Amino acid sequence: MSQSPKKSADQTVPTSTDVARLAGVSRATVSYVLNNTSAVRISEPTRRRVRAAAEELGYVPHAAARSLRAGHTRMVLLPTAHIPVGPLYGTFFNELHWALRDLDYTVVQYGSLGLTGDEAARAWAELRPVAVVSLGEITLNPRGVQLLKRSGAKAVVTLGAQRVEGAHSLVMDQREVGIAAAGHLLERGHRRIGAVVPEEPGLEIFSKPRLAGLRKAVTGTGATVEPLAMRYDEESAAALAARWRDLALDAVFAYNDEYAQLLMRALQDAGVDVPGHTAVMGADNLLMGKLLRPRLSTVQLELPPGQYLADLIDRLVRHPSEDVEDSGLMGAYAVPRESS
Amino acid sequence: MSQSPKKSADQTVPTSTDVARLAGVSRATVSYVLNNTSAVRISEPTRRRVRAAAEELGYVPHAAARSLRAGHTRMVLLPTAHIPVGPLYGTFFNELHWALRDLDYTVVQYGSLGLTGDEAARAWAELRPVAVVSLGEITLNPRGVQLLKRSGAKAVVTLGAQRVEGAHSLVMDQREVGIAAAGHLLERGHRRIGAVVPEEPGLEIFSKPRLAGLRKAVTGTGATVEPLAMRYDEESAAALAARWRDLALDAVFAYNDEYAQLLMRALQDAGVDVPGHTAVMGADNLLMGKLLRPRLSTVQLELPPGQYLADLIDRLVRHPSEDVEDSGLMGAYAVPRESS
DNA sequence: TTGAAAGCGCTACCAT
DNA sequence: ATGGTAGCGCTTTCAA
Repeated sequence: MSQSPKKSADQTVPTSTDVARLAGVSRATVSYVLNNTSAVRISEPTRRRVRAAAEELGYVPHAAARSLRAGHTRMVLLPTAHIPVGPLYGTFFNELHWALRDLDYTVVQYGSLGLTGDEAARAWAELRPVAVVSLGEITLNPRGVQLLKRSGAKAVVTLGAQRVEGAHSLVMDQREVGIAAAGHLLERGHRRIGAVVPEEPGLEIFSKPRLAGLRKAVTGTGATVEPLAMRYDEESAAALAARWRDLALDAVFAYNDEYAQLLMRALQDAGVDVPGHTAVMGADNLLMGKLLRPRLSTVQLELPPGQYLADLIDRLVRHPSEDVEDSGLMGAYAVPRESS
Repeated sequence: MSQSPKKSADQTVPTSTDVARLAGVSRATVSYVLNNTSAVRISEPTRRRVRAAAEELGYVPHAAARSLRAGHTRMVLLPTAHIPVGPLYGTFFNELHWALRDLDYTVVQYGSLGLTGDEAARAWAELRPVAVVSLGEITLNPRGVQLLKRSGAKAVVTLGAQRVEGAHSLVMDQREVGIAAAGHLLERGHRRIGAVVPEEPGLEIFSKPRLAGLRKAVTGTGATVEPLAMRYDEESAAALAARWRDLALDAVFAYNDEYAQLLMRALQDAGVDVPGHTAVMGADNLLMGKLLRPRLSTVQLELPPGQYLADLIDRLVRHPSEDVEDSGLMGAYAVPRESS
């Protein structure tokens, strides 16, 4: 063990009372000094004494006590169930973090693995966040939104496939991905389109709307869409590739670039020519796609800048009654390369 | 705007006092009922009345008030600066989450983007977490550890390359990765080994020790290690590949599988035979590596099970004085495939 | 310029 | 079986 137990005798956490005592002032003065309260003038020597005392004791204010007194927090809660993967969401997340921090909010990610919508909403409400940004992994229902608002959340924003009653919903409709993919494949003359649907749990919220978009774009064109269950492993891909000729497809939208790479390799190993026999299309436009041979056609997604969302949240927090328009915010367009 | 402003007239958050009033009991009784306090017997009819009142008001207890009263929290803080990428860390994270939740801890990820070690430690301490698990992205120094412990953190655990004084350090020495890679490459007879060092910020904490491990393993063998700066984009990889013959290397450890894929493609496009002219080795054993041609040799990392860490934290929380051995916990071994 | 004190919401001790 | 109440740490009004 690397800790030396010699100093840890004073196991008591220093409070502003301790600082006040050491500095020889009242708790009020301590609060004034450490918060730079401008409405009150404190002499410079006193300020120094207080700061020195705080420093010496290693005083850190108690956030819970502070927000209890204040009646509200500056916490923006970002519930996460699955860690979002990929540079797209990563970048968006980071941008949002920075922007919110600039606006003086405390950003907290709260793991909500395996909670139902109601349990999750309750757990979040206990923390009394001033805003909640749900990325659509968790099913936040109208009742949950109501609960959060009643618990003091000024802004409840959902980013996801569907609008949620009561919340401010930024609709990032993953169907756009399917629509963009279908548009491209149809344009290239493909008619029997397969659609990979990952079997891994947690991906339905992406895969289902992507498939739905594909179907929607295809209606009335005479083309067909065939869902193809597949896991993200070689065996599953090989099994799918083995029955490829029976499927009689001339194109496949592989859910995303990673599944596309996996399937394309399996198809090639099974002697299926890409794109001669079957076109393959991914999504997310990972760098990887350009490195494959043939180069992978994909769908590029565009998320709103994190700054935009941060500003929206800030506006909602300050003027909760304000009418802010919901809007469809995710763009998706095909990036044709060699595989289709 | 999708919210109807009709019901939001009562903007007041219900407290246990409101529940008590509605149920016609005291706040104490409300507390007893809602917390199932076993030390006190409450009649069944009363319980029902209280629960009904809580339900009707949409009462949610105030976590801050509760922990203020209790004098401690059950919060485990996981600071995050960069979102950890890759399935390895993702799985580890999820496991840890589940295990801690099972032990009745509240897991909170706290974004600490761009904070210095001292600022970060202070910000964390304000939340009075009972435990802090730093994944080594942030430089937590001994002073910070001290601050956290003084603020009531029973367990401060760091997972990273180096031990931190005062904290319980699980050393996950990334040098092992370099050592494993070098071992394999030397065994195959390579002598002039390149080492890709990503130029992207935030990766130094991995890349530096990996390089150091490579160097360490090579000392005394007569082989040499040549650092090669590279960004994760095609231009940078192509530029590196263009001067490949001048470098006169017979092997390269490419930091990880993704950089390896990128570089290998660039080398092939530049007419460099892999592995004939130059062996390429990645790390992290992504599925992708098996799909490349030649199949990518890599280094497999092994992290401790999340359950292990959760149990460790729980033990430290309950018996802070307990002597728990620090231990090197990351395993790394070469997975030879065709590219080397 | 500084201090005394109320009170945020909650739980747990002590009465009744 | 239930209620009264002190007090966790903090900020802020009001008084001095």
